Amino acid sequence: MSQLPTQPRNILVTSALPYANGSLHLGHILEYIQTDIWARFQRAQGNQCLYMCADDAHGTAIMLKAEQLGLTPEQHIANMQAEHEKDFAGFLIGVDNYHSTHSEENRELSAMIYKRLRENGHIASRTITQAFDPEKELFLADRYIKGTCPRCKTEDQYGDNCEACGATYSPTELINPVSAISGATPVEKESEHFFFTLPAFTDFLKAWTRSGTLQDEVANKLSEWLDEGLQEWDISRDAPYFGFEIPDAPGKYFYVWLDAPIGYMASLKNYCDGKGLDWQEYWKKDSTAEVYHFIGKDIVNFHALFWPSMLDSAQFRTPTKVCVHGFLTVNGKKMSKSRGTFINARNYLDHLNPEYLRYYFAAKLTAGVDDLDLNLEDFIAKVNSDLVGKVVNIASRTAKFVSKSGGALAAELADEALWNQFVEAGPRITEHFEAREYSRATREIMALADAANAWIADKAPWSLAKEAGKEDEVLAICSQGVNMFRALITWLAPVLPETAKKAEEFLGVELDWASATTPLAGHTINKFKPLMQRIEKTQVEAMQEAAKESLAQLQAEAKAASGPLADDPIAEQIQFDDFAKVDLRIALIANAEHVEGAGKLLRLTLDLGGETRNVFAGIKSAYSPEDLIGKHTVMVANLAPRKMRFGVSEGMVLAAGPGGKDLWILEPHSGAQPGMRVM
RNA sequence: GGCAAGGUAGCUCAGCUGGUUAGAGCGCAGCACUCAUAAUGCUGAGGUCGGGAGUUCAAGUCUCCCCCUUGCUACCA
Repeated sequence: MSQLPTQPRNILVTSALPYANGSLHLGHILEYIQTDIWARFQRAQGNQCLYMCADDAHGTAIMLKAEQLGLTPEQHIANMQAEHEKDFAGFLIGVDNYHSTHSEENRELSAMIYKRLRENGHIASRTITQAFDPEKELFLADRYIKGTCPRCKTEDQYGDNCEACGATYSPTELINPVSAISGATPVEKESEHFFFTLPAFTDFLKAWTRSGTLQDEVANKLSEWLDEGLQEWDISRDAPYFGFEIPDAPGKYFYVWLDAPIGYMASLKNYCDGKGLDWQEYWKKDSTAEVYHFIGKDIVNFHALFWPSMLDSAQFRTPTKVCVHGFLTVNGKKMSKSRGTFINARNYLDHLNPEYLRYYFAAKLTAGVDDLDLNLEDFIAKVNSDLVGKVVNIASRTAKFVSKSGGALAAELADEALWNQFVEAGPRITEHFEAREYSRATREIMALADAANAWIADKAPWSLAKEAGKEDEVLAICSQGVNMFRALITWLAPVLPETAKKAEEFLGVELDWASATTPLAGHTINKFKPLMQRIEKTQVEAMQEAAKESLAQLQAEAKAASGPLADDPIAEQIQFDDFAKVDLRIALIANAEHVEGAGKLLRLTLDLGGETRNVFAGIKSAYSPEDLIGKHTVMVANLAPRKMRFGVSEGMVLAAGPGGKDLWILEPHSGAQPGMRVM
């Protein structure tokens, strides 16, 4: 690390693929900013660095969500991807390609890798018993089963552990288990599943996780799994499932986590195919390229156990490093919808400059897995103080004097000792970025900014400017000021790409890492314009307000999601002619009576104003005959008569409700007469 | 419950393999400056380093116990 290769490196970086089921929030953005800074830093070193990402588009959750929205899964994930890409652009995340796991490339690669695993004897199959929703005809993962905790009797507990008492159990032990999707009581059902034989890779993983590919604390965490003994990994799901069907196994689909990491490859393949490049250069067994995955600590096992094992079996190289970060908290609390600390990417972008957050995260990011807190007051103070008050201010307070003397920078440095502080800091800053210790890099940069400001205050060029014959001295001081600013903004360019661009216009030169501490001498700069505005407290408040609103909206949607519409979505669209075929008429309930021997039926005599009909209606549990006699209602008058056990039913009355006592027949407003057509 | 990471000034964080009176930035108080986007500089007040016990000549730094926060716990993605 301290010794940078002389040859340009060939680097592939990825961020974890966001799930195509919801909007991005600031927790996602933390990772993309971390990745993007590193990728931009690498490019600034003259290395080739591709940044790949994609939407993770498969799984039961997406299938159900699409159904809820009345969309096909394909439509739903296309909408989400468009939104995600917009947010990426908003935060200046410079991905080279943004793809989807629901793509042809990924289908091919997943099938290919699966077949290689199978050829190598790393796929096993056996029959397992699983909870099944008989109404939805769907196998239920633990999280889709809820019931009463067998230990503490708390109701409405999901899956296999109780949030109230922490007990763990099998979902089948829940008291009164119901499907969280349909409300039906799950039944046990057998099904054949495919497994990846993870235990075969135990020795490989023990070595791999300790070979410098992971942070120590991450390797420690994984040794927990390794020491306990790995289990085979269930990689198949039964239809209905939104994903890729497993080769030679109709009705079986790859579990989303099998094809998700392959999505990294698929995105690269998609990119390379479009450019006439070979994606295998990065992934083949003897590749000399470097591969870095940036992920959150919650998905370590998928990336550092399952994924390298799959790659190893399928004859691909394994990642150079898996870089794990902690979670984002807001004002010291974890981002939670119920606590109102949840901030969507869009909420932020609607009110604040993305570079503020990029800087704030950079100032706090380390190579460790500690959680990172977005303290909004600290955020305002830090960004305003560091960026506007310190860094940008150096240019702002010295540029004018250079412009006054013609705009050309002095040939000589005013203070070589101070400049040397910058020269010496350069390699340290470079190392810190390379090691993902952005907070250290930022501290170094700000310490230099402090030194620069103190020096300028000490030299007081504005006083000298009032003295005759001191013009050269003033120019020398302020030229060094501009040069110091140039070095600082070059180092901050991976963090602040837009400001760096503006600084290039001001300096009249492209920022270049390698020559950041080679002073520009005699070079003419342009007029200084403000590069960055301070954060106003009102902007942050507006963002918080917006976050609350989108949260309320989300909750309203969730509520709607459990209502009648969600349980029974609106049927397929029809044309007017289709509707017109149904002849609805107002009817007077002339008589209603119990039917001997029938459990649910009432016999209704309906008067259509000249014609009467005999109709059997299954509403006995909700109405007694005397409630109905003399009332008006609506009936389907042209329904084909149906022979029933107790006679012929000549139509049907309209009623709503789930059934049982909860059933309500329709009644027209007063004035409607029997026989009138309902349109 | 088990395992992992963390708990250092009002806030956000540094403190390497244990070693003089525990550091920075912000905030706060006072002073100075007025070139700069009310920016900058100097000075100062603020901490029994989560609690307790132990090892050591010496502990924020090592060991043990306890408390608190967060994460993981394999069919949630």
